[in-house]
Amino acid sequence: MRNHREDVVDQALRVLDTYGLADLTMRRLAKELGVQPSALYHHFPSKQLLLAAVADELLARGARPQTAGGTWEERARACCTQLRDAMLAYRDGAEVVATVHAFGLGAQAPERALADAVAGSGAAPDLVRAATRTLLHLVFGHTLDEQTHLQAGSAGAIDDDPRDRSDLEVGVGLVLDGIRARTAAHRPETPTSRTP
Amino acid sequence: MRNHREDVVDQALRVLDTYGLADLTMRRLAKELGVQPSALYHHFPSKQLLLAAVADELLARGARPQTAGGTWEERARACCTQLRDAMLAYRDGAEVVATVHAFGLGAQAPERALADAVAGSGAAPDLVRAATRTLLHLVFGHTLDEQTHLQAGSAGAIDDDPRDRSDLEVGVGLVLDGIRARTAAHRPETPTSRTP
DNA sequence: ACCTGAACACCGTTCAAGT
DNA sequence: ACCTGAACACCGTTCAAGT
Repeated sequence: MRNHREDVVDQALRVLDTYGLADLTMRRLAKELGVQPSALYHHFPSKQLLLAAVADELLARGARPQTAGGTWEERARACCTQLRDAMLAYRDGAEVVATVHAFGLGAQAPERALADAVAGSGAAPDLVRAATRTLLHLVFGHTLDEQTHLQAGSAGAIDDDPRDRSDLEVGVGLVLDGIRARTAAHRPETPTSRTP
Repeated sequence: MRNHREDVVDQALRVLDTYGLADLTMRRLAKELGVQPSALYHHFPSKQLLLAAVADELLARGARPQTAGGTWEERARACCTQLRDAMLAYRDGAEVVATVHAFGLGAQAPERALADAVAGSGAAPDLVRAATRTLLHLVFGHTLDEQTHLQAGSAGAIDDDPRDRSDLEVGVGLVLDGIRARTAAHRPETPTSRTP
């Protein structure tokens, strides 16, 4: 049974969603593909890089056509919501994306989309960069929390208070307010950027 | 050689800082303690919970005496900086803390300290809670990035732009601005809080 | 190009038994 | 209270060889 790179990623996503990240092992994935574990190394040089491809595919599947209209705040919010929804759509999705991100791999596309939206504020490039990373961390962190508690809740034991989407929305709102306040203070009317 | 719980955590921190999180295994730690791997299960029911104790100890060691003075913003900033510094003080420190946090364990103390500082803004309890989590995610995420790139840089290959502390400071500033803007809009003079 | 078979050097965890 | 010894059921990765 000859597999292509895409088949491997596709099956990995299926294993992830069905059995969770802990069971997404090279050996398990190979078995599910009807192949020897060593065969996977023909497609990916390491599990780490396979996981990066899985994370990218997971995010790509959650991507909806860019809404070009609206204010920059609305577009930034839409990016964050879409990112969150994409991660929540798969079991342990947030953990996979966060892990890959921690390795310094993948997830370039969402960052670019978010950066574009934030750039619409007219803030200076340095502020755009810092704000984009802030929003990204916020979405990752909150969604990780939310998914952990969702899954822990469905598994059984939790006495902690639950996490819901409003926490993320409030957090994003705070950052957007912050950006607006800063850009308003520095250049009240000019829509183009300037480096100090 | 009879060990206590604290000896185990202490040695785990040493192994972590010397060899990294990937080499902090139960077997490796046991060997370093001159003990069989199974002996560790007398002190901790699982590696997960051992790691939680390691994360807590790591953060506790980085804790400096609370600076009571200053504005709430200064205290919040101090909390974030201290948290970052504590994680950066140990190899893979941010990854350990983030991993433990993702399991829904540990790191209660820093969250409380931060929540206290944010509460000083006079914001409503719901906003304080959301803002505290936002700041926490921000510090975790940024420090993870920073440490990954620091260590990748010292290891060799990186063509990416480096992460420095200013990104975190800007991010925290944005959130604090957002809090101030919101509380100012809702109650310009009153220092006490109110639930809607 | 894609895969097999076999091996290497590891994991976390359990459990009866020892002192 | 703290630990040993032995086992169970796994890991990721490499590499010569096959089609």
